[in-house]
Amino acid sequence: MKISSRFSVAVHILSLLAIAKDAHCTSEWIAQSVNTHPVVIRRILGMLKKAGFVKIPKGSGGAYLIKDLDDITLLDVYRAVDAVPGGELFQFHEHPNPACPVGGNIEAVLQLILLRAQAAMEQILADVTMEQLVENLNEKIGS
Amino acid sequence: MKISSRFSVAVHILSLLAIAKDAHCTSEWIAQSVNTHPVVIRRILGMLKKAGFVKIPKGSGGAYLIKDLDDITLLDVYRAVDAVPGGELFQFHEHPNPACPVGGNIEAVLQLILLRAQAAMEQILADVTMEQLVENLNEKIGS
DNA sequence: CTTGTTGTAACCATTATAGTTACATTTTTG
DNA sequence: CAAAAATGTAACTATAATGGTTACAACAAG
Repeated sequence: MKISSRFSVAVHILSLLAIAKDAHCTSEWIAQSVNTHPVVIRRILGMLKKAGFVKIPKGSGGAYLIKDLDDITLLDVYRAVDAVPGGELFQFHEHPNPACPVGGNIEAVLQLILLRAQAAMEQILADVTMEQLVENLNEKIGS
Repeated sequence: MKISSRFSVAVHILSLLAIAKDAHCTSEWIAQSVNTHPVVIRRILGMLKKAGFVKIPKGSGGAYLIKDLDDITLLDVYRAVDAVPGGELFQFHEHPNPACPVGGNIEAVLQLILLRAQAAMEQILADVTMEQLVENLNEKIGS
């Protein structure tokens, strides 16, 4: 299975908040850019709020950034929206037969490698900040 | 979402076939080691057959390897069982609003990075052969 | 012919996702 | 104060993928 689109939507939202700094960014307004339902946006915004990236006035609405984009890596966003439930990318078949030499040991041996693979993927995300991404985005928009 | 356990089961199966070289490895027998239903095994074995890793006599049964384990990387297995449907690890939210500067450009900018993250993960899998894994497994079993 | 096995189709339960409706709560403003 | 505009959240739906299961036709070998 694929990694939830919550992640790409969250990046979209944060980029919007950064670029439309002065707009009144309601869930309704954001939803139009993402092209989805406002409640979907509110759910994800809620996670970004819990992570301390944004603030959302309750009655008046309009989310805004409260953390420097340089201090938010893509991995932080990935984690904030729980892009992979539980954090482990690879699903194991649980309870192989412990009486079998292979069944009893394969999990430990394979796990070593899969965690390394996961770490390699996450490292790429950790190496890119939202600041850099928004910079790229601005270049692309400008051209 | 997580990557299908088909992958770890497939690795388990290939390891079994390698280590129990002389056994009559029926889906029933393999299923006992994996601790699942024989049909699940047959489904995955079918994919490994299609990939050219194993052969399966039809009436008499008992799968066996027909490819050198040194020539099968974990990535090959990963691909053989379609561990991530379609091959793209990250799910995008489709059809962002093209009229919005952010909505119209975020996908291209983000995609660059996510494909790099996916490639980094797959590279780790590509760097480990089933031969190496079975070696590790044998050490672990021996100790 | 009988037995054991594969290959497949069909169905089910479970889980996660994304979208949607509904509504209580809160803030602002007239 | 009352109306308007938001949020936060619960509940429900539809869809998809997964893993397990049953059933059965096809096939090989003793």
